[in-house]
Amino acid sequence: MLKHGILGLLNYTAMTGYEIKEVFENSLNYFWTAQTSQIYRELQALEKNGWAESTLVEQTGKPDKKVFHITDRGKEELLRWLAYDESGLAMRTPLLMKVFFLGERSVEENLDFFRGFRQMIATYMEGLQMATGNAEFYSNIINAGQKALYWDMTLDFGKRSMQMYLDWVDECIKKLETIKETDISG
Amino acid sequence: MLKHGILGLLNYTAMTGYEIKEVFENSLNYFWTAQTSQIYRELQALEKNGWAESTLVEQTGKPDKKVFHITDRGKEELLRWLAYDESGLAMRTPLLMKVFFLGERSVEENLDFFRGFRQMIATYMEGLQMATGNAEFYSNIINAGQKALYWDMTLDFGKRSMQMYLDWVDECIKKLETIKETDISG
DNA sequence: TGACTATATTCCACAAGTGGAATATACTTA
DNA sequence: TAAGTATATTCCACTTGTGGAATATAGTCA
Repeated sequence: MLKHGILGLLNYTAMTGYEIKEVFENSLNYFWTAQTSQIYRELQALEKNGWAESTLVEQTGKPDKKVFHITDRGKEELLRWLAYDESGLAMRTPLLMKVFFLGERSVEENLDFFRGFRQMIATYMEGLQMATGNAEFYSNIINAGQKALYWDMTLDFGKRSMQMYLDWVDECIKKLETIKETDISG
Repeated sequence: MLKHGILGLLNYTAMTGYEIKEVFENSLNYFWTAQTSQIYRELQALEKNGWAESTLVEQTGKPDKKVFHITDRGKEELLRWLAYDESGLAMRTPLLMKVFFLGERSVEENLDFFRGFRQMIATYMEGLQMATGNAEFYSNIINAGQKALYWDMTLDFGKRSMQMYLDWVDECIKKLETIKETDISG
């Protein structure tokens, strides 16, 4: 998955591992995270597969850098990957795994859990606002064409997601507060 | 993550790997998937950590089975895991990784992509209906107590998720159809 | 009787991702 | 001049998950 994400980025323009890491952090990062080591490893794999090639560029004042560019075979692979969906809805939501078992703890403790989570969503939403800004910025640099449309779709998804999370958490908190009151009066 | 999910199930009642696999398939499966081999491997790890123990039970007409039960140390670990959230919102949405790069393909092709995806959501929603039935069923068997409340929360999350997906996909399709029309007239 | 299904577990090669350390250059700032 | 920051890459041990094969028993259905 990450391999193809990187391939997609290289298809926009040639980049170093370091730059890819940065682009990740302010665009794809809110639906996919990646460690630096993982990015460099995937770049090696890309080269091994013949999907990308690198050229060493000497720099003054900075360490040498390896600029990766996509090959024709890489472009083919990118299109093949885009063509059909193998992953489907297979989502992993670590949060829900925890919620499923919260019955083992007190209502008070779980209220804290959800309140802390609510705060996290708020922080996340700020990041999304930034990503929106970045998308507009990039679409002016790269010859964006249709790209901007699809970038917007992912951002729209992010916003709807966060709103849904927020509504859900508020409902959970409401339910727990109701129970707490009943416990005191009963 | 899976390790603790299994631990949580064992905390309800002693189970075999086979049973865990089944419970997974009709309750946790819509926010976490797991291969059979993975479940058995995690059970071994649980035993190695001293969080669970197994007893071999002979059966007539069926192969012997290994029944796993949680230990005191396992219960401690479960509560520790529930106590603080290390995962946060770190979500991975393979679908979005693809959407982000759809600009490389034609609007027609992408319309197919989204329409196929829309169909998948519908199928998924049926599964959720079943999970709702299962939750009610289990809450009558196990002494459910507070548990049912949190199970409901995860189901509610699933429903809200699916509705959000559906709204989003419809919006995406609408956008693409608008572009298609513009292309023909222009 | 043969095929299929359900029960029940194990093993293996592999891919993917985590987390952190290590190395190196050069600019900035106190 | 020492410390901190930004640039840039590599390596390693480890965990997690995939996908599929292999093994074994017994009931059902045609």
